Amino acid sequence: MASATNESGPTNADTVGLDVVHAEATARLQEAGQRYTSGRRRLVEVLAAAARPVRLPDIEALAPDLARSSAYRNLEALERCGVVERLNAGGDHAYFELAESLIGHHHHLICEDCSEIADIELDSALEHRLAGTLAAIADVAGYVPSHHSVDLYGRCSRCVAAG
Amino acid sequence: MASATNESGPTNADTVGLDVVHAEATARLQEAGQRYTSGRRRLVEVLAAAARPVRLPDIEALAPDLARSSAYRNLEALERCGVVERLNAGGDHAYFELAESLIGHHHHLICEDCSEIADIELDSALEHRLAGTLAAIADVAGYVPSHHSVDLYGRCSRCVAAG
DNA sequence: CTCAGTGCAAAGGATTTGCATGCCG
DNA sequence: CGGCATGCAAATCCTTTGCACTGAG
Repeated sequence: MASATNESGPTNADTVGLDVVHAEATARLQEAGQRYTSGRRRLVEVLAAAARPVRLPDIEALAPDLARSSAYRNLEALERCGVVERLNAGGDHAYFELAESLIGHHHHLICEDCSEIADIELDSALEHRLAGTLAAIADVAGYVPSHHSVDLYGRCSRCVAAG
Repeated sequence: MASATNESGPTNADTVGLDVVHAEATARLQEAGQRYTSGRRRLVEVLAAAARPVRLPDIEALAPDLARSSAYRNLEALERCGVVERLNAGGDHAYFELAESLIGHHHHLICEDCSEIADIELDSALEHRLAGTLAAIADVAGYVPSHHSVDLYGRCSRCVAAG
């Protein structure tokens, strides 16, 4: 299943403290011969504080001093090191959030109107069964599975109210 | 749940014949005051023949006579009429396939290397349970749910073999 | 005749890249 | 010092749009 490399990993977004995230980021970057600079640290802090996937404009709003190109480059570096994950929810912008190995396996609830994304969790029995079924499907198809996503689309209460 | 408007719908991609798809397309377009032109028909035929999501370059390769801008415009028109669906798998290009109301509810198996996408189905018991759980989650979050997706990522046998 | 559809060329816009400079180790 | 990191500006490239023309009813 998805957590095979994450046996002792967290199970929800609040399980791991920011200090642990910083430590992990430092270690994983160093392993790749890269530095955990203030810009990258800032990026991680923004993602941790948001507690939900954010787009580049959101990041710029929260940290106006970060140059756009550096933000993209650093997000990519953090992604390669397994600290950040990129989501494609289907708007103009990509979404970024801390990797599941840091904040735990989860899925997403997406508003089709305003594009806001919230993290959700399936009960572990269902998640387990889903993982098993998907593993079997991958096997039959000759795939080496890496991970899965479940996205729930709808309209949030605010957008419903707005008509 | 997701199939609420699709009670008598097909359950897999081969259930519905091309003629039925054309009839549906004609009807849904006409309802919107639009014509089912040869270009649009061609597009639908390409999507039906592919039996998997395709990108615009794929479409151009299969139907070189279709102008790119017209292809995009027609895919959008067909999407608005519920004949085509657009996927965001996270590559450079968007993917298009016939709508679930025509080819049945399904999910996707995505190769992280070559970006090819295949359609997959969950057994109905699991799908039903998933739908129920997601409906409950949406309810708690105050969302009006519209649909869900399950994507399985991995590496296809060809890419694994290629190293 | 009217109005939707088409194709070409140009615009739009998120993301990436080239390059010179700054800075940590 | 050496190499990674940064920021600005310019380039890329998917997708959308403007506009004049064609075609079906």
